[in-house]
Amino acid sequence: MTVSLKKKRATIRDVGRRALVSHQTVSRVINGEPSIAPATRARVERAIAELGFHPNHVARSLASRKTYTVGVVIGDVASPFFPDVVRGAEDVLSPLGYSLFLASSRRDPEVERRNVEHLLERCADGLILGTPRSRPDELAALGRRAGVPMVFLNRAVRGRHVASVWVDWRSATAEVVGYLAGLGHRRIALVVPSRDEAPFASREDWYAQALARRDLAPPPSLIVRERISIEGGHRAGLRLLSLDKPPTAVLCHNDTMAIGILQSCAERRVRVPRDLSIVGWDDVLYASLVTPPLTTVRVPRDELGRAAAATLLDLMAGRTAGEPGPLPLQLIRRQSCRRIGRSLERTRS
Amino acid sequence: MTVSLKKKRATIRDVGRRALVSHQTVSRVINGEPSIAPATRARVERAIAELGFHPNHVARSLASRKTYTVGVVIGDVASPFFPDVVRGAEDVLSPLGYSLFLASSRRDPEVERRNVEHLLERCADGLILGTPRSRPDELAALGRRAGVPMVFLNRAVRGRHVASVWVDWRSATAEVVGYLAGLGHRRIALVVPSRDEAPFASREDWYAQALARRDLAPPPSLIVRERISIEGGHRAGLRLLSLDKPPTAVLCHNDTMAIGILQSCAERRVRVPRDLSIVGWDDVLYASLVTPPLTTVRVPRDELGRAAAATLLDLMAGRTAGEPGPLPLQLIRRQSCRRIGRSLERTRS
DNA sequence: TGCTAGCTTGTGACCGGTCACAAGGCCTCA
DNA sequence: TGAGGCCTTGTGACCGGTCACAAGCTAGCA
Repeated sequence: MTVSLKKKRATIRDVGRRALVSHQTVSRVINGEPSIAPATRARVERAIAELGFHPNHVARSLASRKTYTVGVVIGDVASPFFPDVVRGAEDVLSPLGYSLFLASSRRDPEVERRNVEHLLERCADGLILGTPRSRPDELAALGRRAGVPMVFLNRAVRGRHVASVWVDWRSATAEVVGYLAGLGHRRIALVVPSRDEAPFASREDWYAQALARRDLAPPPSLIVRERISIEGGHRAGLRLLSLDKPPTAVLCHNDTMAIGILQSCAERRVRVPRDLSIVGWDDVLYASLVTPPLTTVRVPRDELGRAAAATLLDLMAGRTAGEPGPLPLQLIRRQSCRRIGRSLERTRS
Repeated sequence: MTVSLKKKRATIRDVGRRALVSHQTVSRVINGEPSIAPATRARVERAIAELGFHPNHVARSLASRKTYTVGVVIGDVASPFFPDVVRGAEDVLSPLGYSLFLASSRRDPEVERRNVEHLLERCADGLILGTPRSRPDELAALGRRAGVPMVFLNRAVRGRHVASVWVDWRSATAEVVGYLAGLGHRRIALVVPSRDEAPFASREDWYAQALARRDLAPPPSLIVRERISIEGGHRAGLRLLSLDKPPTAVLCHNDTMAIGILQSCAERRVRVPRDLSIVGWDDVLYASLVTPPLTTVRVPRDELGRAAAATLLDLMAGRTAGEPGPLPLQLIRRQSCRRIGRSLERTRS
């Protein structure tokens, strides 16, 4: 059984008729324009209440060419990372009347591109793009053609109507390496996403630079690429632990992978942090919940979302965005790292 | 410096002019209507490509009175629960061309209501409401007035154009109680949200019923109300552990609170599961990551989102929704529960 | 008294699609 | 030869707001 259910709602003309004014006057009242006689305003407001009138946002958008909508494209709604970013963005945007269109790309560049086009067709006023897999400049071109500004998360792009918001990956990487070196570690491994998952990551460079500065240039075997997942981390861990000279410390792309490594250690009876120090990245909720609690780098995700929103707001207002500097990260020392022990030091020979 | 950036995009009339056809023919082509001469279609498609034309979704929405938009109101985007539900819903909806408007209510009934009204003004075709704090029938009334169907998550509402999707809380509660009783537990506590956070919860009744069926009617002191958070769980745990006759098992509203209890146990040197068995709820990611891994009840969140979306689709199509039965839950036995020990049994006297 | 200014309100086009309907061309069949 | 039908295309109103501009009214001032 199908039932038609679209009732027609009252329009400004209906309200106008009832209040004996023109539709334009009604429009003025709902937009809070000052130049309305108090008596008129009262009449209109009564009519609005009586009819249960609510302005039609779609019509308004069409006429005013402004939708008060921001599109957000992220890899996965249900990751432990993005929702916080979205929340931050929403905190800034929603009090200003903006709504968020959410699209997740399942980490697929093709889907990502379609999502962007889709959001553009829907006339989003601006887009926030969470670390896309596609080439950022390609997406930026789409936005530019449509005249819609975009803000990228942790991606290098520039140009008119495009900006990006950064997290200070470089300094934090240096800090972590310094921290581990200070604990006596010499063989510090790096676990990063496989190329197709993070085609533009420069984390590796910074890691290499930081190590080079201390004459700790890493053998290639200490850099492992894996999928971004617990299982990926697990595989990476097994690989590292099977090395002739296993590392004494690992720096992970993120906490999720770090937890995979933790699991591989448990399997192989490698004690953390006694036999292996592990540093995660992001400081997601569960980083502090596992055993041992993960030493990690806190990424201010809410803040990242807020910064992205603020930057986008600038761009949308036609201001050339004062791109904020990279957001500072913070090394959170918990219990997955430790000064290197004698026995381990020996194997370094 | 402000730069105007709104370029005007090509419209169907522009395309029509270029292809020497009327705008209506262009409209037919972009909608894939069959009754178009191949030659005409080709001409139009070429014009579309040359002009880089993309249809304006807003205009289309206004004219067709259909926005292909579903509003989703949830308590918190960044909770470990809702994002999975959203993903499930998106999986169903997005291939059909729907976009999701996301609004989080910060668990505030007032915000919730405003969000709903806002989404209604934006002419969402339907709404999915994540376990609202406000009275569901009040929200339902808003939807009904606007002629927009709604699906509630885990809330009892009914009526035309309103449905809800359930998770089989009752059976699962009975199962958990049975499981714990089977392990010899007699003093089984319940930790639930404070009234203002979950004003309609009937979990408590089912718990009481399940216990009553086994002559294990709980003393009131074993039912603790607290905020839904790790800290809330922590407080609840401390309170339970300070009792003259502390429980030997606890059933928690969700994993988050269970983890708080776990922490309170660590503080008080109460060993889990030896001294206290704990059952969580939801089976969020970190439930399996803590020590000991939490025995919990798996709530199929993706599935819940998909079911909500499917039901909403029915409603939007004007079909009276075949409300799916409650989704089955699954008790996941990990390591936070254990057969009651002698010493504990004795204190039961 | 007449002119200008300011305040308030109204008129009709417009945003970019869809919808209902009409109409031209061609074929079939009586 | 003409009526009817199918296929294809065009016309103009319409969705419900906003925008630019005009116009009525009252007050102020020379």
